[in-house]
Amino acid sequence: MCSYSIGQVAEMFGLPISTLRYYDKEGLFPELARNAGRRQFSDREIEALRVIECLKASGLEIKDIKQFMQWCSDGPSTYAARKQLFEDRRKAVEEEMQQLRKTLDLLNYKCWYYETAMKDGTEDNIQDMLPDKLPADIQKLYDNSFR
Amino acid sequence: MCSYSIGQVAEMFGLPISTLRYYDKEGLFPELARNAGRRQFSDREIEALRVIECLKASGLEIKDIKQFMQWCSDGPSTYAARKQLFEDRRKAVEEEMQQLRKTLDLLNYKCWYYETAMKDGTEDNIQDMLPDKLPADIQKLYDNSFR
DNA sequence: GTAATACCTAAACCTGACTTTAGGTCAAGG
DNA sequence: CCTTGACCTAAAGTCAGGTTTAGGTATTAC
Repeated sequence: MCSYSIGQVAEMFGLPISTLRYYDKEGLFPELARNAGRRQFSDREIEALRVIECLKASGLEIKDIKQFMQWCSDGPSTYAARKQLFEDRRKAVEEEMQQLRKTLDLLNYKCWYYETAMKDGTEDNIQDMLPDKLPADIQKLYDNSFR
Repeated sequence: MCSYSIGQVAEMFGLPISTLRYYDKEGLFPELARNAGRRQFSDREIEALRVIECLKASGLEIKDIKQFMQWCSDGPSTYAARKQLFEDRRKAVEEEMQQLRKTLDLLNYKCWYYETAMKDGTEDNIQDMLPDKLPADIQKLYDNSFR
């Protein structure tokens, strides 16, 4: 079994040491060992950090990640709760990706818009254009960004 | 030309009135009109708000959205800067989506993990399993979440 | 006339997620 | 010995993006 100092872990994950201490203080490593006061990160905490980064990227708050880590310490009786958490996160991320696709459509429309404005030297032509006169693919981008 | 009260706009966008006032205070509506002290939102501000929500969703900060809105008031000389902004945002959103795909892979792996743990009544079987003994599609989810 | 609505401002407050500061321990190297 | 480096704590500070509060105006409904 190998163990890592806080500095090594910070290095591995590209995180400031202060962030790891903050996570620990917030209860994200409920079983973290110490040696003469120094934190000893084990493979358990390395995997925990991977999950922490994933849950954070999914939009979960620290206090809810703490709850999950507590469940992990509580044993098999919490499997169902943990599974539900990941399913909820999956749903949240799928919705976020759907939102980003709409965002991307409007961004692409605006890229086209300013490219055209630069060619024309003015945006007035586009502004005055009826929507159905736009190129079909461009029109689609703009419309998609509404729904 | 139609105009809307702050309450109507809040309704249209599902935003609190306080948020619209905050955006105004932060300079996001540089040409917003007033009537007897009341804000009069025009079609220009409605479209601005759509763009604000898009830029926010792309991860842009309020102060940078303010800069963009200022460019819009500054006329054709800022077309190139505005185009560059949208291209940068497009890149940022594409990277964010790539990140979310990795996040989703780990979430899916964890869903499978706990489903299996619940069937088995323990996670020990999975823990002890060498990675290459996992079902190929599951193994892939886990691996993808690293790269 | 007065009460309810819808609006207004400035300023204080809040939240989450960190980061910084100030002061201390401990082991190794010169 | 003493200094350097890596670690430690508690507490205060920071920052974005709002929200809430307190007090005021103007229009409409009864």
